[in-house]
This record gives sequence, structure tokens and C-alpha cells, in this order.
Amino acid sequence: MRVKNFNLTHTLESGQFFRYYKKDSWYYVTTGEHFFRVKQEGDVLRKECAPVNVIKKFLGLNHDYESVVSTFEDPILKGTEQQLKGLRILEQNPWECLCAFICSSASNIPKITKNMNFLAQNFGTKKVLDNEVSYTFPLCGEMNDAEKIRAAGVGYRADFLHAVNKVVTEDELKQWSSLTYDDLLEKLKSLHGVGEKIADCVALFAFQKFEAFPVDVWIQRIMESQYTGPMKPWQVKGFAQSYFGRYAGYAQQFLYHGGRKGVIR
DNA sequence: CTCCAGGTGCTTG
DNA sequence: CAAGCACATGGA
Repeated sequence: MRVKNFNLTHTLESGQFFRYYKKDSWYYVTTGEHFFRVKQEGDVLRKECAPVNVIKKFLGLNHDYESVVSTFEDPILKGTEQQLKGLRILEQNPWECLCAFICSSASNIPKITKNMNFLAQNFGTKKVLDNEVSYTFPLCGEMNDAEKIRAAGVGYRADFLHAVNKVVTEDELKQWSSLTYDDLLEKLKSLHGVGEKIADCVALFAFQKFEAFPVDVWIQRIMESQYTGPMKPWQVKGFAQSYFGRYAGYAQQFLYHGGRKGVIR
């Protein structure tokens, strides 16, 4: 299919998603019930083993990229966007996204990836694509074995995952998609192991709340050095939401990835 | 061996 | 509220 204002590499490798790997110029992606591969050649996106509507939804191809970018007025942000043109916010499965970011606390991307793959292996369903093998992630409620959770190497986060798996249901998660940003944030933050930052990540990457602005140590550092000077994280978030506007979440992802790639400054 | 990692919960001032 | 610390685990 043809795509415009889209960059697969920036989108997948910007730290919002963990269950992919690259092989022979294809990206192999496992999300929801799907295990598929995609590759981009210029304006053409090739995909195999998943319906086109699934791919488009997941990759954020339904977003109006030009509208998003048209709200960017800040020079640093505009410059970063130009260097990372086509980076999209994904639309992830809420349960998987929630688990991934519960695993993310005091961790790092390679380790989160391993945790998620182990959880899928221990609880999920095997999928085969040619010679490639992957496991779909379990549904909410299906991770009922504390021992198997711990075996995924998630450390102290095992208790969080176990508790959250127990109190939330897939139905409830579906209902959350109709909540306002504030109400959704409340629901997410009520979960054990989910604070402001993780709630914002899930609100943004799964529930498409583009006004969310997750503040981690990276964004904190970038915001302080480029915009605000020393500030508390909750102040940085407040500043960013009012300064960047209704697509603050998109701004966050550009700045986060740009900062990590050394594109800024 | 020490230090750190897309934080959060719990305890005290 | 704000500050201080523990929390498992793996890699540098």
C-alpha cells in the first residue's frame, strides 16, 4: 500500500513499542492476535499476514499527520519533527501496553522487550510465519500464575502485574476507551504499580489520548534544558500540555526520540 | 563489585 | 506536598 508522512523505522523504534524485531529488512511485529511483517520502500509499505485495516490502525496511519504537525509552532519541536518525519504514535492493544509500561519502571528498553517476550511465551499462543516463531500476548485475566510471571524476569514488578491482571478485565478495558482523558488517567492510576507517567504512556499509546504527556527522566532532562529550567515533573507536564497544545503527546514522542537519538541540539 | 535503568509505593516531616 | 528509600534484575 502507499503511505505518506509515514516512517516505519521511526515509528517502531522510538521506544513506544517493544514486541518487534528486524530480519532481512522486514520488521516482524506481534500485537493482539497478530504476528505479521512489514517493510517500507519509499512511499510503499509492504505487509504480510495481517489485514490491511489492522496494520493501518496499529501503525497510526489513520491519524491526520499534517494536522498534527500544523499545530507545532515551537522551533525546537519543528526542527525535530523535520528530522524524524513520519514518526507516528501507535495504537496499541491496551492490555499489552499496560503490561509493557508496568515493566518499564526503573528498567530499559532491551529488558522490557525481554520481559514482554517471556510473558508471551509463558502465557500466550504460538504463531508461525514461514520460519519465524512468535507468541501472542495473553488477554487480561489470563496471567493467573504468579510463578510464571516471575519467571519472565520482571523482578518486583511481578506483584504489580499479578494484581492488575486480577482486578481488570478485557471488558473493562474496552469501556475505558470511551472515557475522557482525565477519567481514564484516574482509572489507570488506581492500579497498583501505575503512577502518573505509566498512566500517560498507556493513555497515549493505547487509548490515543494525544493530550497526554508522559514525563520520564529523558523528557524531564530535555524539557529542563530546552524550555523550562529546573522544575518538578508534574510542572513539566503542565507546561508542556499548555505550551504544545492538543497534540502534546505527539510532541513528547518527537522530543523523546529526538533526544535519545541526539537529534536535538 | 558498584552503578544505573521510559517509576512507584510507602513512610516521615 | 516533598523528600528519602526500597523494590528485582540484568547489563555496563
